[in-house]
Amino acid sequence: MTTPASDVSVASPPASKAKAKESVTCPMDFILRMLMGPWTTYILYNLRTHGPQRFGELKRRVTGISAKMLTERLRTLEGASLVKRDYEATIPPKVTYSLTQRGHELDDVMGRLAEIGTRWETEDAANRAMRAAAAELKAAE
Amino acid sequence: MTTPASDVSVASPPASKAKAKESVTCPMDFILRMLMGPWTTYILYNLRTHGPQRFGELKRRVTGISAKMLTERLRTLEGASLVKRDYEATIPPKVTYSLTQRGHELDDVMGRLAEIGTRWETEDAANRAMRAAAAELKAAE
DNA sequence: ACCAGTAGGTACCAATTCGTAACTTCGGGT
DNA sequence: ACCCGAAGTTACGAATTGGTACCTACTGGT
Repeated sequence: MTTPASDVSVASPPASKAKAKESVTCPMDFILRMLMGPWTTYILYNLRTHGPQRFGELKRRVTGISAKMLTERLRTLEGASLVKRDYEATIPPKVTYSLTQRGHELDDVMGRLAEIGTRWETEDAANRAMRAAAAELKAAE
Repeated sequence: MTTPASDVSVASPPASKAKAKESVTCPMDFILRMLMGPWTTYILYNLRTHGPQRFGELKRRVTGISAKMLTERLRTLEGASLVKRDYEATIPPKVTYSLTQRGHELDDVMGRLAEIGTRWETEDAANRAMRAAAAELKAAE
């Protein structure tokens, strides 16, 4: 902990903001800073479920991402050793991205998050249905 | 899945960007959109480890956050039912924030992420030390 | 001859974000 | 009398972000 009187620090304050002068050093800081990036989890999830893929393939799957973003995200993930980049200098160059072993260590957490997310979603849907029904009863009285 | 030809979707593309027109509906989408917010995990972690706290207390602990950000983040977390806000209209008003049951469901994942983060950190440190030693050997030859 | 696709890099531009500063209300300390 | 703190809200402004368009080099299809 570099800042005084702070014993918690999980994500990062400026969150990829260039400043982050005294970047509080906490276990979750780095990892969340990584997963937090826009599109990041899409990409990781995709690489996990569809296996190693080429740039264009990935771009087609992660609907809506721009080449710039995808490149930038992949470079970041590569720098974090979560993704491996294989470059083949064939004439139309062929670049394949895959999860590294470290990248696969997140499978577990990702799955768990997905499970929680799904549960909440169904719970919320049930609650909404409940409230809608209640409102209808009230309106019909 | 609202967008065609997309079977993956985890975080959100514009990531809290107001657009998000066709917000791809995926289990992790909502949850990560939440945790991804700047400071968010700091706050959750803090509320978990230090229990219910008042606004000022929280602000003092989450070093560097501005009142505006803290307010905004807490409102968002409240909206997501992860945090409960207790307002007492005493003369200096007293507002206490605490994790809801739903908020506590993340404890597990947070702990796991922290564990992975810590492991990676030590691994990286070990690797750096290794490389430094190797470089020194080479320089001394 | 011309366009598409591969895997990007670069410049520009709009929008969003986040911090700072000022304001609120009320009571208590000096 | 004056300022501070509680817990914000609001306005303003500066910086970052991320999309679009255009560029690369090379080849295969029509």
